[in-house]
Amino acid sequence: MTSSTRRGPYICGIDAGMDVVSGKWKSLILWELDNYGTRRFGELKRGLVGVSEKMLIQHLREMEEDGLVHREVYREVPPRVEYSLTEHGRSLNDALRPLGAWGTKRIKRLTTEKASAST
Amino acid sequence: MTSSTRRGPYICGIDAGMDVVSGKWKSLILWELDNYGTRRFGELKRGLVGVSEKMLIQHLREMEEDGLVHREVYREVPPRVEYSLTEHGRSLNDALRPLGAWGTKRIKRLTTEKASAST
DNA sequence: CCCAATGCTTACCAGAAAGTAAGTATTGAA
DNA sequence: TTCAATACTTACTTTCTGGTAAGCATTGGG
Repeated sequence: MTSSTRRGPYICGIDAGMDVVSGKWKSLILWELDNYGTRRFGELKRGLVGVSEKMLIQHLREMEEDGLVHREVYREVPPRVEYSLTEHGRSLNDALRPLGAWGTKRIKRLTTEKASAST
Repeated sequence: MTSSTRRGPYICGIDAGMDVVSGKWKSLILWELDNYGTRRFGELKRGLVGVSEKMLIQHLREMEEDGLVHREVYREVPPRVEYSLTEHGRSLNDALRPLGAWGTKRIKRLTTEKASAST
């Protein structure tokens, strides 16, 4: 059994939204796939600096199960597997954009505070 | 020392945004405070069914430290403490709205699938 | 015959997050 | 003198998450 996460019952929309994005690398995978359109496993691995193969595949599988990611296997040797976002994945990425913008502002704020604190 | 969470360095805005919201009850606290404007500790506890006092206060403290929540103490007996959102907290809540809407759609989708699966 | 290349899979472990339950402080009222 | 009411604290335990490192399968090339 791979799926361990909950997928409901949810008490509200944010709860449900947060559930599919919670996982250390998920939002980054989302961003990477949205940005490049299609990425091979190895490309994702190299793109997400620090991710382990175990977590990468685990997150990809969960996101596939959640209908966010499409997995295309090419029967070649060595094997080739390409990942891309589904329509749901793309819309989720859109929904995360305001949070990303908020976070960017927060980073700026923190930087400013740190700068003025060390004066 | 209460603060254990990371607060950076962040690799992007979503990363920073997710950081302040990650915590089982944080988005719900945000929603509750935004909805009521001001809530006492006990009111929050009763509003968030299932939360323990330990987690509630821990989350509130972290959110206060992150500048999302304002804590007002009234020196009465028995004590009264009121929590409310700061400007940053309110803007974060706004930023989370699209994710909440996405989640609501997802819940509907899941419900529909489940319904048609059991036919 | 062995290795490279790729995409996994598995077992094991450490640290973090969250749950449980009991205790603290204050003071007015019974 | 004891209790109720409120907002926490604290110690301990359990559960979850993610990291490490090694192994597996396929097949063309040296």
